[in-house]
Amino acid sequence: MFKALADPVRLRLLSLVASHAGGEACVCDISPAFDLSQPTISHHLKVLREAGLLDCERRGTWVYYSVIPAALQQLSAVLNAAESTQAVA
Amino acid sequence: MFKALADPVRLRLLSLVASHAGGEACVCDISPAFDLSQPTISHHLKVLREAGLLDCERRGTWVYYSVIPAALQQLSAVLNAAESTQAVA
DNA sequence: CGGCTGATTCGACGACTGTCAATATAGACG
DNA sequence: CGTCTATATTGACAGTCGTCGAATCAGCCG
Repeated sequence: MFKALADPVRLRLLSLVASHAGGEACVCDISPAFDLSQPTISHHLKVLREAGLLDCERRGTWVYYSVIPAALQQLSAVLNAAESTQAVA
Repeated sequence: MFKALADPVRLRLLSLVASHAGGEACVCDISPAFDLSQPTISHHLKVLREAGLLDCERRGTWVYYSVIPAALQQLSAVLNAAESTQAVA
């Protein structure tokens, strides 16, 4: 998961999907925000999906992506664990 | 920062330092936990340090590393922000 | 059915990254 | 000062990753 968030494009992609109205966004909606070819965006979305951070659903011609809240919670939990572990110092 | 955490070795390194007694650990303490050469460990520690996740202090011959809690909090905050943004859905 | 739009997959290429061996630096100690 | 231990830096090399153009797939509509 951290690896999936390692790329700035993917981090922004996740943020865009998360902040999009309805909690979901189709590729054509977020693609224009980047100076990248559409296949590249699709590739990054696939990485995020395979990391378990995004979910996708086909609706007609468009594909809508949405974030998986549990994944974010899991990451946050790991960080908090590391933080509290050494807080005893 | 996410990029620094993207490598499994570095994530484990951070975890080891965080969980070490006193909140700090010297290289010789955590090196044996990996099947990697000493320069490689040193390299990863440098990456974590330059990402602002670790702090280091020389004490005699040894160098002690410790985590920077604020960095972990910052990461956690980003994740929580992304999570709550789309929770309105 | 045939063409059209939106999205994914494939193949290739340059750039970056993790790893190591060899070397260098910092401090302790005789 | 010389040596020894602990750590960092350098240079090189293989493997991975991000990017693109081209081709392919999926569903709509005339």
